[in-house]
Amino acid sequence: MVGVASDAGARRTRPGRGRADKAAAIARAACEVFGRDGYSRASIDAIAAEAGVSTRTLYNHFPGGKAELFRSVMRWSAGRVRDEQLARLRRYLDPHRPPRPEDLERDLLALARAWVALMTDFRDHFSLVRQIQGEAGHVPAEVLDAWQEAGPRAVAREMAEIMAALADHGLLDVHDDPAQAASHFVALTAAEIAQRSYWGVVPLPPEETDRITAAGVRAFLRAYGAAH
Amino acid sequence: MVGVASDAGARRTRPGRGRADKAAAIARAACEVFGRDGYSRASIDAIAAEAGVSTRTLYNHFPGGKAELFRSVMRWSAGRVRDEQLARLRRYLDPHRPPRPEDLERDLLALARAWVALMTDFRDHFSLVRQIQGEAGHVPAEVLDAWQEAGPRAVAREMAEIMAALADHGLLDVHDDPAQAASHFVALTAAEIAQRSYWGVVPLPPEETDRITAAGVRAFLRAYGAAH
DNA sequence: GGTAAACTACAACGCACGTTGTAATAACGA
DNA sequence: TCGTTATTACAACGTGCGTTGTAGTTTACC
Repeated sequence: MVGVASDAGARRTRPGRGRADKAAAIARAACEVFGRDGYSRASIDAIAAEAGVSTRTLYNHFPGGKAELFRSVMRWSAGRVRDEQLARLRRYLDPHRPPRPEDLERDLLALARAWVALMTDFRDHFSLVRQIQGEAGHVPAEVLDAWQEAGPRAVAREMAEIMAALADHGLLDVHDDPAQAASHFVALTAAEIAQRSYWGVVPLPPEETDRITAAGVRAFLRAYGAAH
Repeated sequence: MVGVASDAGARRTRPGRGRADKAAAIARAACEVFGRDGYSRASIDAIAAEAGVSTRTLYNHFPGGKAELFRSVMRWSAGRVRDEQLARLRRYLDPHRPPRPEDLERDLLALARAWVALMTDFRDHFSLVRQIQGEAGHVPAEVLDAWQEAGPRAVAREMAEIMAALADHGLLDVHDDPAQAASHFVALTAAEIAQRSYWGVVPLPPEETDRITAAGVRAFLRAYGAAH
């Protein structure tokens, strides 16, 4: 169970010559290796090899060593995915242009599908999230809080605003708690998939994710659809 | 392979003299240390010290070493908590004696509260679950599947049966999918708490968990309450 | 009290890994 | 072309840890 199968010659394309290129390559590689193996099992050598740099260069770019590298990668990955999450949110549910009532379910379903697709599109990130949850007791509380604030909470706030907007337009009844409605939307559409697929590591059959997502959206609309 | 006696005779001071006592003490200690530190960071010395035995005794009881110990503890802890989960399920929603309609929300709320209380009552187990999710890529697939089958899936099946029974008695409308209804019940009442509290590691204020749980039950009843 | 099993302390081996220093080499700007 | 900087290969150190062997001690039981 302990074996790490990634062979060492796995340097893909050479990072460019600039400093920034190396730093980005290291961050991407660290995200992948930390996500796959976890903090303790991930070795600096494996990360450097995956990034195509020497271990010495890695230490030159991240003088704090392994611990600081992990924290940097947490911030880097959280920001990247948060931006993409916010983009998808606004693409499918623009708070300034609410859908027609007969299109609400269609748009919510599209959003839910785009949401669960994130787990495969950013597999490395969500693997890292999984590892962060296991590592929570060993990460300083303020680092953990900063990560939540820069990632999950920012997304939750935006989604709550959209729920409130939909309620203002009479499309939903959020029962005076748009944040709770947003949380329930994510729980109904993504929680089961995340749990059963280990956050995208063991992908479910597409028809299964479609079924679960659609059932989640229908349940959400029964719970939060506007009374008529 | 050495099994772990499933008796619950927990000696609180020192492990007793019998073989079974030692094995149980080691399993309990391993559950705690693996859950706190994760597989890689957890050391055999720390587990042995926590159990109050020598490392040599640990290896005598678990000849497979660290990897086999982890797998044994997965099975042991999953079975223990599954039994408690099933007990609470039946205590609050006996499928043979459905509640009166006016008591349904009260009973569902009591069940939901008992459900989230599991996370603090069995903190070590759920910490271990968190670590298993991070370790999923390094645990043989059949071990992972056996664990799911002995724990989460067994509970999900039982809850689905209860949902079906409530539907048969006209208390719920499960929309032809009692398993999905059960999954949604858990998602609505426990998912947000599990995520925000890191599976019980960083406990939320009690009033916050109460609020979330109650809102989840109300949303569930709006989505799955019998039409009237 | 005696015997067998269980248990403990202790040492030792080997390996993997984080980290640092150093000297040589390649890239880039003036 | 020269000098500066980034990068590399390589060695080395220390440490922590999984695992095993051994010899002595305790416990259980007849």
